[in-house]
Amino acid sequence: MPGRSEEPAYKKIQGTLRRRIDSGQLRPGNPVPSERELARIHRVSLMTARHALTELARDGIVERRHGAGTFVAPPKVQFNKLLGYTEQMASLGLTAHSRIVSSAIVTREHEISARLGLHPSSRLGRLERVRLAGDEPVALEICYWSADDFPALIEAPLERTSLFAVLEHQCGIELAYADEEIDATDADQRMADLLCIPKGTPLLRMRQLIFSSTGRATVYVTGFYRSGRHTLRIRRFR
Amino acid sequence: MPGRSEEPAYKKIQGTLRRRIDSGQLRPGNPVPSERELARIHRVSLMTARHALTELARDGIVERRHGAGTFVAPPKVQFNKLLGYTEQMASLGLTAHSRIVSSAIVTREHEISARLGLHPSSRLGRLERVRLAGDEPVALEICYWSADDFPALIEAPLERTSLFAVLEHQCGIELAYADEEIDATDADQRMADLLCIPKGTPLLRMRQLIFSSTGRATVYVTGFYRSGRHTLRIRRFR
DNA sequence: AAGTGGTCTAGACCACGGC
DNA sequence: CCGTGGTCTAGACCACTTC
Repeated sequence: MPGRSEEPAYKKIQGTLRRRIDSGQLRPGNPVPSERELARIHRVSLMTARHALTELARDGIVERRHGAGTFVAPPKVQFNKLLGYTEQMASLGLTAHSRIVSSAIVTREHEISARLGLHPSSRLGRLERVRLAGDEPVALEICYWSADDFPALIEAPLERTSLFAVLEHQCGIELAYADEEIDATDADQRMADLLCIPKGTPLLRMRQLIFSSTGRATVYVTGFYRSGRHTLRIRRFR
Repeated sequence: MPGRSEEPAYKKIQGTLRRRIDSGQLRPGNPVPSERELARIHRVSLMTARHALTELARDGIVERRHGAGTFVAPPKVQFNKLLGYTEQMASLGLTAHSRIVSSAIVTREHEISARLGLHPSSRLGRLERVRLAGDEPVALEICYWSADDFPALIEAPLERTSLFAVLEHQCGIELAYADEEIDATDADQRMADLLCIPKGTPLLRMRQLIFSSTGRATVYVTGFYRSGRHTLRIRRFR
Protein backbone atom coordinates (compact mmCIF):
# COMPACT_ATOMS: atom_id res chain seq x y z
CA MET A 1 0.00 0.00 0.00
CA PRO A 2 2.66 2.55 -0.95
CA GLY A 3 1.15 6.00 -1.41
CA ARG A 4 1.91 6.07 -5.13
CA SER A 5 3.53 9.08 -6.72
CA GLU A 6 3.58 10.83 -3.36
CA GLU A 7 6.51 11.20 -1.01
CA PRO A 8 7.80 7.76 -0.07
CA ALA A 9 6.64 6.51 3.31
CA TYR A 10 10.16 6.18 4.67
CA LYS A 11 10.87 9.83 3.85
CA LYS A 12 7.72 10.91 5.64
CA ILE A 13 8.89 9.06 8.71
CA GLN A 14 12.29 10.72 8.44
CA GLY A 15 10.56 14.09 8.12
CA THR A 16 8.53 13.65 11.30
CA LEU A 17 11.64 12.60 13.22
CA ARG A 18 13.79 15.41 11.80
CA ARG A 19 11.16 17.96 12.77
CA ARG A 20 10.95 16.61 16.30
CA ILE A 21 14.74 16.76 16.55
CA ASP A 22 15.04 20.23 15.01
CA SER A 23 12.34 21.61 17.27
CA GLY A 24 14.17 20.33 20.33
CA GLN A 25 11.34 18.02 21.28
CA LEU A 26 13.84 15.19 20.86
CA ARG A 27 17.25 16.09 22.25
CA PRO A 28 20.66 14.50 21.69
CA GLY A 29 20.89 11.18 23.48
CA ASN A 30 17.13 10.72 23.66
CA PRO A 31 15.81 7.49 22.23
CA VAL A 32 13.72 7.73 19.08
CA PRO A 33 10.86 5.29 18.60
CA SER A 34 11.99 1.78 17.77
CA GLU A 35 11.55 0.24 14.34
CA ARG A 36 8.53 -1.68 15.55
CA GLU A 37 6.92 1.38 17.11
CA LEU A 38 7.46 3.45 13.98
CA ALA A 39 6.06 0.66 11.85
CA ARG A 40 2.95 0.51 14.02
CA ILE A 41 2.48 4.29 14.28
CA HIS A 42 2.92 4.94 10.56
CA ARG A 43 1.20 1.72 9.52
CA VAL A 44 4.11 0.50 7.44
CA SER A 45 6.07 -2.71 7.43
CA LEU A 46 9.11 -3.20 9.59
CA MET A 47 11.47 -2.99 6.60
CA THR A 48 10.13 0.43 5.69
CA ALA A 49 10.48 1.83 9.19
CA ARG A 50 13.91 0.28 9.27
CA HIS A 51 14.91 1.94 6.00
CA ALA A 52 13.94 5.32 7.45
CA LEU A 53 16.15 4.85 10.52
CA THR A 54 19.06 3.34 8.59
CA GLU A 55 19.25 6.36 6.31
CA LEU A 56 18.99 8.81 9.19
CA ALA A 57 21.85 6.96 10.85
CA ARG A 58 23.93 7.13 7.67
CA ASP A 59 23.38 10.89 7.61
CA GLY A 60 24.48 11.13 11.23
CA ILE A 61 21.10 12.32 12.51
CA VAL A 62 20.64 9.34 14.81
CA GLU A 63 22.86 6.60 16.20
CA ARG A 64 21.84 2.98 16.28
CA ARG A 65 22.95 0.70 19.12
CA HIS A 66 22.40 -2.96 18.56
CA GLY A 67 20.16 -4.36 21.22
CA ALA A 68 19.64 -1.01 22.88
CA GLY A 69 17.79 1.26 20.50
CA THR A 70 18.16 4.28 18.24
CA PHE A 71 19.13 7.63 19.73
CA VAL A 72 19.39 11.23 18.61
CA ALA A 73 23.02 11.85 17.63
CA PRO A 74 24.99 14.59 19.38
CA PRO A 75 24.87 17.98 17.63
CA LYS A 76 27.07 17.86 14.59
CA VAL A 77 29.95 20.15 14.17
CA GLN A 78 29.47 21.06 10.55
CA PHE A 79 32.82 19.76 9.43
CA ASN A 80 33.61 19.75 5.82
CA LYS A 81 30.33 21.18 4.65
CA LEU A 82 30.37 23.29 1.53
CA LEU A 83 29.11 26.72 2.53
CA GLY A 84 29.15 30.09 0.84
CA TYR A 85 30.88 32.90 2.67
CA THR A 86 27.55 34.49 3.58
CA GLU A 87 26.33 31.21 5.01
CA GLN A 88 29.50 30.65 6.99
CA MET A 89 29.22 34.08 8.55
CA ALA A 90 25.57 33.44 9.32
CA SER A 91 26.46 30.17 11.03
CA LEU A 92 28.78 32.19 13.27
CA GLY A 93 25.99 34.65 13.99
CA LEU A 94 27.52 37.35 11.80
CA THR A 95 26.32 39.17 8.73
CA ALA A 96 28.50 39.15 5.64
CA HIS A 97 28.86 42.26 3.53
CA SER A 98 30.68 42.65 0.29
CA ARG A 99 32.06 45.43 -1.82
CA ILE A 100 31.97 44.66 -5.50
CA VAL A 101 35.33 45.53 -6.97
CA SER A 102 34.54 44.63 -10.52
CA SER A 103 31.88 42.84 -12.49
CA ALA A 104 32.18 42.03 -16.17
CA ILE A 105 31.88 39.53 -18.97
CA VAL A 106 35.25 38.12 -19.99
CA THR A 107 36.17 35.88 -22.89
CA ARG A 108 39.86 35.17 -22.54
CA GLU A 109 40.04 33.03 -19.42
CA HIS A 110 40.74 29.86 -21.34
CA GLU A 111 41.89 27.78 -18.42
CA ILE A 112 38.90 28.62 -16.28
CA SER A 113 36.59 27.91 -19.19
CA ALA A 114 38.22 24.52 -19.49
CA ARG A 115 37.73 23.81 -15.79
CA LEU A 116 34.08 24.69 -16.15
CA GLY A 117 33.81 22.32 -19.09
CA LEU A 118 33.17 25.13 -21.60
CA HIS A 119 34.73 26.11 -24.90
CA PRO A 120 38.08 27.82 -24.34
CA SER A 121 36.80 31.23 -25.34
CA SER A 122 33.37 31.08 -23.74
CA ARG A 123 31.75 34.17 -22.34
CA LEU A 124 32.26 34.08 -18.60
CA GLY A 125 30.71 36.20 -15.90
CA ARG A 126 33.42 37.47 -13.59
CA LEU A 127 32.70 39.02 -10.22
CA GLU A 128 35.31 40.30 -7.84
CA ARG A 129 34.23 41.07 -4.31
CA VAL A 130 35.96 42.21 -1.15
CA ARG A 131 34.45 40.51 1.87
CA LEU A 132 34.01 42.67 4.93
CA ALA A 133 33.80 41.90 8.62
CA GLY A 134 32.29 45.04 10.01
CA ASP A 135 34.19 47.73 8.11
CA GLU A 136 37.34 45.75 7.75
CA PRO A 137 38.21 43.92 4.53
CA VAL A 138 39.15 40.32 5.28
CA ALA A 139 38.99 38.46 2.01
CA LEU A 140 38.98 38.81 -1.75
CA GLU A 141 36.87 36.45 -3.83
CA ILE A 142 36.71 36.16 -7.61
CA CYS A 143 33.94 34.05 -9.12
CA TYR A 144 33.51 32.84 -12.69
CA TRP A 145 30.49 31.22 -14.32
CA SER A 146 29.06 30.69 -17.77
CA ALA A 147 27.55 34.00 -18.81
CA ASP A 148 25.37 32.24 -21.38
CA ASP A 149 23.92 29.73 -18.94
CA PHE A 150 23.38 32.16 -16.06
CA PRO A 151 22.83 35.60 -17.59
CA ALA A 152 20.86 36.82 -14.56
CA LEU A 153 23.76 36.41 -12.19
CA ILE A 154 25.64 39.51 -13.28
CA GLU A 155 22.58 41.62 -12.48
CA ALA A 156 21.96 40.18 -9.03
CA PRO A 157 22.46 42.37 -5.94
CA LEU A 158 25.50 40.47 -4.79
CA GLU A 159 26.59 43.12 -2.32
CA ARG A 160 24.28 41.67 0.24
CA THR A 161 22.94 38.43 -1.11
CA SER A 162 24.79 35.18 -1.38
CA LEU A 163 25.97 33.84 -4.72
CA PHE A 164 24.95 30.41 -3.47
CA ALA A 165 21.47 31.64 -2.66
CA VAL A 166 20.98 33.22 -6.10
CA LEU A 167 22.16 30.08 -7.86
CA GLU A 168 19.98 27.81 -5.80
CA HIS A 169 16.83 29.90 -5.66
CA GLN A 170 16.89 32.08 -8.79
CA CYS A 171 18.65 29.73 -11.18
CA GLY A 172 17.24 26.49 -9.83
CA ILE A 173 20.69 24.97 -9.49
CA GLU A 174 21.23 22.49 -6.69
CA LEU A 175 24.85 22.76 -5.56
CA ALA A 176 26.31 19.45 -4.45
CA TYR A 177 30.05 19.56 -3.82
CA ALA A 178 33.28 21.38 -4.55
CA ASP A 179 36.78 20.26 -5.36
CA GLU A 180 39.15 22.61 -3.65
CA GLU A 181 42.83 23.41 -3.82
CA ILE A 182 44.22 25.14 -0.78
CA ASP A 183 47.63 26.68 -0.41
CA ALA A 184 49.42 29.67 1.00
CA THR A 185 50.51 32.72 -0.89
CA ASP A 186 51.24 36.36 -0.16
CA ALA A 187 49.52 39.59 -1.07
CA ASP A 188 50.66 41.37 -4.20
CA GLN A 189 50.32 45.13 -4.40
CA ARG A 190 46.77 45.12 -5.71
CA MET A 191 45.47 42.69 -3.10
CA ALA A 192 47.31 44.58 -0.42
CA ASP A 193 45.52 47.75 -1.48
CA LEU A 194 42.11 46.08 -1.66
CA LEU A 195 42.48 44.37 1.69
CA CYS A 196 44.30 47.29 3.37
CA ILE A 197 47.21 45.12 4.45
CA PRO A 198 50.95 45.34 3.79
CA LYS A 199 52.19 43.81 0.58
CA GLY A 200 53.63 40.35 1.31
CA THR A 201 51.19 39.46 4.08
CA PRO A 202 50.48 35.72 4.00
CA LEU A 203 47.09 34.71 2.63
CA LEU A 204 45.21 31.45 2.55
CA ARG A 205 44.28 30.79 -1.06
CA MET A 206 41.35 28.55 -1.82
CA ARG A 207 40.34 27.66 -5.35
CA GLN A 208 36.97 25.95 -5.60
CA LEU A 209 35.34 24.28 -8.55
CA ILE A 210 31.74 23.94 -7.48
CA PHE A 211 29.55 21.24 -8.96
CA SER A 212 25.78 20.94 -9.17
CA SER A 213 23.93 17.81 -8.19
CA THR A 214 23.89 16.83 -11.85
CA GLY A 215 27.67 16.73 -11.76
CA ARG A 216 28.16 19.86 -13.82
CA ALA A 217 30.90 22.34 -12.95
CA THR A 218 28.92 25.49 -12.28
CA VAL A 219 31.12 28.12 -10.64
CA TYR A 220 34.82 28.60 -10.18
CA VAL A 221 35.88 30.67 -7.18
CA THR A 222 39.31 31.84 -6.15
CA GLY A 223 39.46 33.27 -2.66
CA PHE A 224 42.25 34.97 -0.74
CA TYR A 225 41.71 35.01 2.99
CA ARG A 226 43.64 37.08 5.49
CA SER A 227 45.70 34.96 7.79
CA GLY A 228 44.76 35.28 11.41
CA ARG A 229 41.19 36.04 10.37
CA HIS A 230 40.48 32.70 8.71
CA THR A 231 40.99 29.10 9.59
CA LEU A 232 39.65 26.28 7.49
CA ARG A 233 38.36 23.43 9.62
CA ILE A 234 37.91 20.03 8.08
CA ARG A 235 37.69 16.46 9.16
CA ARG A 236 39.46 13.83 7.11
CA PHE A 237 38.96 10.11 7.34
CA ARG A 238 41.42 7.33 6.79
CA MET B 1 17.60 -19.37 5.14
CA PRO B 2 20.26 -16.95 6.39
CA GLY B 3 23.56 -18.76 6.92
CA ARG B 4 23.55 -18.27 10.66
CA SER B 5 26.58 -16.98 12.48
CA GLU B 6 28.53 -16.85 9.21
CA GLU B 7 29.25 -13.84 7.08
CA PRO B 8 25.96 -12.22 6.05
CA ALA B 9 24.82 -13.11 2.55
CA TYR B 10 24.84 -9.49 1.38
CA LYS B 11 28.50 -9.14 2.42
CA LYS B 12 29.42 -12.25 0.51
CA ILE B 13 27.82 -10.78 -2.58
CA GLN B 14 29.74 -7.54 -2.03
CA GLY B 15 32.93 -9.56 -1.65
CA THR B 16 32.51 -11.36 -4.96
CA LEU B 17 31.81 -8.08 -6.74
CA ARG B 18 34.71 -6.24 -5.06
CA ARG B 19 37.10 -9.00 -6.06
CA ARG B 20 35.93 -8.90 -9.66
CA ILE B 21 36.38 -5.13 -9.69
CA ASP B 22 39.78 -5.18 -7.96
CA SER B 23 41.08 -7.86 -10.31
CA GLY B 24 40.13 -5.76 -13.31
CA GLN B 25 37.64 -8.34 -14.52
CA LEU B 26 34.99 -5.65 -14.10
CA ARG B 27 36.23 -2.26 -15.25
CA PRO B 28 34.86 1.25 -14.59
CA GLY B 29 31.66 1.81 -16.52
CA ASN B 30 30.94 -1.90 -16.94
CA PRO B 31 27.55 -3.02 -15.74
CA VAL B 32 27.47 -5.28 -12.71
CA PRO B 33 24.78 -7.97 -12.51
CA SER B 34 21.33 -6.60 -11.79
CA GLU B 35 19.57 -7.10 -8.49
CA ARG B 36 17.49 -9.89 -9.96
CA GLU B 37 20.49 -11.65 -11.44
CA LEU B 38 22.43 -11.46 -8.19
CA ALA B 39 19.42 -12.74 -6.28
CA ARG B 40 19.15 -15.70 -8.63
CA ILE B 41 22.89 -16.46 -8.73
CA HIS B 42 23.37 -16.28 -4.96
CA ARG B 43 19.97 -17.79 -4.19
CA VAL B 44 18.88 -14.91 -1.99
CA SER B 45 15.82 -12.71 -2.04
CA LEU B 46 15.71 -9.50 -4.04
CA MET B 47 15.92 -7.36 -0.91
CA THR B 48 19.18 -9.00 0.09
CA ALA B 49 20.80 -8.58 -3.33
CA ARG B 50 19.51 -5.05 -3.29
CA HIS B 51 21.08 -4.35 0.12
CA ALA B 52 24.44 -5.52 -1.22
CA LEU B 53 24.32 -3.11 -4.17
CA THR B 54 22.94 -0.20 -2.16
CA GLU B 55 25.84 -0.37 0.28
CA LEU B 56 28.41 -0.67 -2.49
CA ALA B 57 26.88 2.41 -4.09
CA ARG B 58 27.04 4.30 -0.79
CA ASP B 59 30.73 3.46 -0.58
CA GLY B 60 31.25 4.74 -4.11
CA ILE B 61 32.25 1.35 -5.52
CA VAL B 62 29.37 1.24 -7.97
CA GLU B 63 26.87 3.74 -9.37
CA ARG B 64 23.19 3.00 -9.70
CA ARG B 65 21.15 4.46 -12.56
CA HIS B 66 17.43 4.19 -12.22
CA GLY B 67 16.02 2.20 -15.08
CA ALA B 68 19.42 1.52 -16.59
CA GLY B 69 21.40 -0.63 -14.20
CA THR B 70 24.31 -0.63 -11.79
CA PHE B 71 27.80 0.15 -13.04
CA VAL B 72 31.34 0.06 -11.73
CA ALA B 73 32.18 3.59 -10.54
CA PRO B 74 35.12 5.44 -12.08
CA PRO B 75 38.39 5.08 -10.16
CA LYS B 76 38.23 7.29 -7.13
CA VAL B 77 40.54 10.17 -6.72
CA GLN B 78 41.46 9.78 -3.09
CA PHE B 79 40.04 13.09 -2.02
CA ASN B 80 40.07 13.96 1.57
CA LYS B 81 41.75 10.82 2.77
CA LEU B 82 43.85 11.07 5.88
CA LEU B 83 47.38 10.13 4.89
CA GLY B 84 50.72 10.50 6.57
CA TYR B 85 53.36 12.47 4.71
CA THR B 86 55.26 9.32 3.83
CA GLU B 87 52.10 7.78 2.42
CA GLN B 88 51.24 10.87 0.42
CA MET B 89 54.67 10.89 -1.14
CA ALA B 90 54.38 7.19 -1.89
CA SER B 91 51.03 7.75 -3.59
CA LEU B 92 52.82 10.23 -5.86
CA GLY B 93 55.53 7.68 -6.57
CA LEU B 94 58.07 9.49 -4.39
CA THR B 95 60.00 8.48 -1.32
CA ALA B 96 59.80 10.68 1.75
CA HIS B 97 62.85 11.32 3.87
CA SER B 98 63.08 13.22 7.09
CA ARG B 99 65.71 14.86 9.15
CA ILE B 100 64.98 14.75 12.85
CA VAL B 101 65.53 18.20 14.30
CA SER B 102 64.71 17.35 17.87
CA SER B 103 63.19 14.56 19.87
CA ALA B 104 62.34 14.81 23.52
CA ILE B 105 59.89 14.30 26.34
CA VAL B 106 58.18 17.53 27.34
CA THR B 107 55.86 18.27 30.23
CA ARG B 108 54.81 21.86 29.84
CA GLU B 109 52.66 21.79 26.73
CA HIS B 110 49.43 22.20 28.65
CA GLU B 111 47.24 23.12 25.74
CA ILE B 112 48.37 20.21 23.61
CA SER B 113 47.88 17.86 26.56
CA ALA B 114 44.37 19.16 26.84
CA ARG B 115 43.68 18.59 23.16
CA LEU B 116 44.91 15.03 23.54
CA GLY B 117 42.58 14.57 26.48
CA LEU B 118 45.43 14.23 29.00
CA HIS B 119 46.27 15.91 32.27
CA PRO B 120 47.65 19.40 31.68
CA SER B 121 51.17 18.48 32.67
CA SER B 122 51.34 15.02 31.12
CA ARG B 123 54.58 13.68 29.74
CA LEU B 124 54.43 14.15 25.98
CA GLY B 125 56.68 12.80 23.29
CA ARG B 126 57.68 15.58 20.94
CA LEU B 127 59.29 14.99 17.58
CA GLU B 128 60.33 17.69 15.18
CA ARG B 129 61.18 16.65 11.65
CA VAL B 130 62.13 18.44 8.46
CA ARG B 131 60.59 16.75 5.46
CA LEU B 132 62.76 16.49 2.40
CA ALA B 133 61.99 16.15 -1.29
CA GLY B 134 65.27 14.97 -2.69
CA ASP B 135 67.77 17.10 -0.80
CA GLU B 136 65.52 20.07 -0.47
CA PRO B 137 63.62 20.79 2.76
CA VAL B 138 59.96 21.38 2.01
CA ALA B 139 58.11 21.07 5.29
CA LEU B 140 58.48 21.13 9.06
CA GLU B 141 56.34 18.83 11.17
CA ILE B 142 56.07 18.67 14.93
CA CYS B 143 54.23 15.72 16.48
CA TYR B 144 53.07 15.22 20.05
CA TRP B 145 51.77 12.08 21.73
CA SER B 146 51.35 10.64 25.19
CA ALA B 147 54.81 9.45 26.24
CA ASP B 148 53.26 7.16 28.83
CA ASP B 149 50.90 5.45 26.42
CA PHE B 150 53.36 5.10 23.53
CA PRO B 151 56.83 4.89 25.07
CA ALA B 152 58.21 3.03 22.06
CA LEU B 153 57.55 5.86 19.65
CA ILE B 154 60.46 8.02 20.72
CA GLU B 155 62.86 5.16 19.96
CA ALA B 156 61.47 4.39 16.51
CA PRO B 157 63.58 5.08 13.41
CA LEU B 158 61.40 7.91 12.23
CA GLU B 159 63.96 9.24 9.75
CA ARG B 160 62.73 6.77 7.22
CA THR B 161 59.61 5.14 8.56
CA SER B 162 56.22 6.66 8.82
CA LEU B 163 54.76 7.74 12.15
CA PHE B 164 51.44 6.39 10.91
CA ALA B 165 53.00 3.03 10.13
CA VAL B 166 54.62 2.74 13.58
CA LEU B 167 51.39 3.63 15.34
CA GLU B 168 49.33 1.22 13.29
CA HIS B 169 51.71 -1.72 13.19
CA GLN B 170 53.88 -1.41 16.30
CA CYS B 171 51.39 0.13 18.70
CA GLY B 172 48.29 -1.61 17.35
CA ILE B 173 46.44 1.69 16.99
CA GLU B 174 43.92 1.96 14.20
CA LEU B 175 43.83 5.57 13.03
CA ALA B 176 40.42 6.70 11.91
CA TYR B 177 40.15 10.42 11.25
CA ALA B 178 41.66 13.82 11.95
CA ASP B 179 40.23 17.20 12.75
CA GLU B 180 42.33 19.77 11.01
CA GLU B 181 42.79 23.51 11.15
CA ILE B 182 44.37 25.05 8.11
CA ASP B 183 45.57 28.58 7.71
CA ALA B 184 48.38 30.63 6.26
CA THR B 185 51.33 32.02 8.12
CA ASP B 186 54.87 33.08 7.36
CA ALA B 187 58.24 31.70 8.27
CA ASP B 188 59.92 33.03 11.38
CA GLN B 189 63.70 33.05 11.58
CA ARG B 190 64.03 29.52 12.91
CA MET B 191 61.72 27.97 10.32
CA ALA B 192 63.43 29.96 7.61
CA ASP B 193 66.76 28.49 8.68
CA LEU B 194 65.42 24.95 8.89
CA LEU B 195 63.67 25.12 5.53
CA CYS B 196 66.38 27.18 3.82
CA ILE B 197 63.96 29.88 2.75
CA PRO B 198 63.83 33.62 3.37
CA LYS B 199 62.19 34.74 6.58
CA GLY B 200 58.62 35.84 5.86
CA THR B 201 57.95 33.31 3.11
CA PRO B 202 54.29 32.24 3.21
CA LEU B 203 53.62 28.78 4.63
CA LEU B 204 50.55 26.61 4.73
CA ARG B 205 50.00 25.65 8.36
CA MET B 206 48.04 22.53 9.14
CA ARG B 207 47.25 21.44 12.69
CA GLN B 208 45.88 17.94 12.97
CA LEU B 209 44.37 16.17 15.92
CA ILE B 210 44.39 12.54 14.89
CA PHE B 211 41.88 10.12 16.40
CA SER B 212 41.94 6.36 16.64
CA SER B 213 39.00 4.21 15.68
CA THR B 214 38.03 4.10 19.34
CA GLY B 215 37.57 7.88 19.22
CA ARG B 216 40.65 8.66 21.27
CA ALA B 217 42.86 11.62 20.36
CA THR B 218 46.19 9.95 19.72
CA VAL B 219 48.60 12.37 18.05
CA TYR B 220 48.73 16.09 17.55
CA VAL B 221 50.68 17.32 14.54
CA THR B 222 51.53 20.84 13.48
CA GLY B 223 52.93 21.10 9.98
CA PHE B 224 54.34 24.02 8.04
CA TYR B 225 54.42 23.45 4.30
CA ARG B 226 56.29 25.54 1.78
CA SER B 227 53.97 27.35 -0.55
CA GLY B 228 54.39 26.42 -4.17
CA ARG B 229 55.47 22.95 -3.11
CA HIS B 230 52.23 21.98 -1.42
CA THR B 231 48.57 22.14 -2.27
CA LEU B 232 45.89 20.55 -0.16
CA ARG B 233 43.18 18.99 -2.28
CA ILE B 234 39.85 18.23 -0.72
CA ARG B 235 36.30 17.64 -1.78
CA ARG B 236 33.54 19.16 0.29
CA PHE B 237 29.88 18.32 0.09
CA ARG B 238 26.89 20.51 0.66
C1' DA C 1 12.81 -12.40 29.79
C1' DA C 2 11.69 -8.61 27.09
C1' DG C 3 12.87 -5.43 23.75
C1' DT C 4 16.11 -3.83 20.45
C1' DG C 5 18.51 -3.68 15.96
C1' DG C 6 20.56 -7.01 12.05
C1' DT C 7 19.54 -10.13 8.56
C1' DC C 8 16.43 -12.34 5.41
C1' DT C 9 12.31 -14.22 2.54
C1' DA C 10 9.12 -14.27 -1.48
C1' DG C 11 6.66 -11.96 -3.35
C1' DA C 12 4.32 -6.97 -5.28
C1' DC C 13 3.65 -2.50 -7.98
C1' DC C 14 5.77 1.79 -9.63
C1' DA C 15 8.98 4.95 -12.29
C1' DC C 16 12.55 5.29 -15.33
C1' DG C 17 15.82 4.25 -19.43
C1' DG C 18 16.92 2.42 -23.73
C1' DC C 19 15.58 0.01 -27.78
C1' DC D 1 8.25 -2.91 -24.97
C1' DC D 2 11.24 -5.09 -21.43
C1' DG D 3 14.57 -4.81 -17.94
C1' DT D 4 16.24 -1.77 -14.56
C1' DG D 5 16.34 0.23 -9.89
C1' DG D 6 12.97 2.32 -6.05
C1' DT D 7 9.58 1.38 -2.80
C1' DC D 8 6.91 -1.73 0.02
C1' DT D 9 4.54 -5.84 2.54
C1' DA D 10 4.03 -9.20 6.40
C1' DG D 11 6.00 -11.91 8.24
C1' DA D 12 10.65 -14.79 10.29
C1' DC D 13 14.88 -15.92 13.18
C1' DC D 14 19.22 -14.30 15.22
C1' DA D 15 22.40 -11.39 18.17
C1' DC D 16 22.70 -8.10 21.39
C1' DT D 17 21.57 -5.01 25.55
C1' DT D 18 19.11 -4.13 29.55
C1' DC D 19 16.66 -5.48 33.42
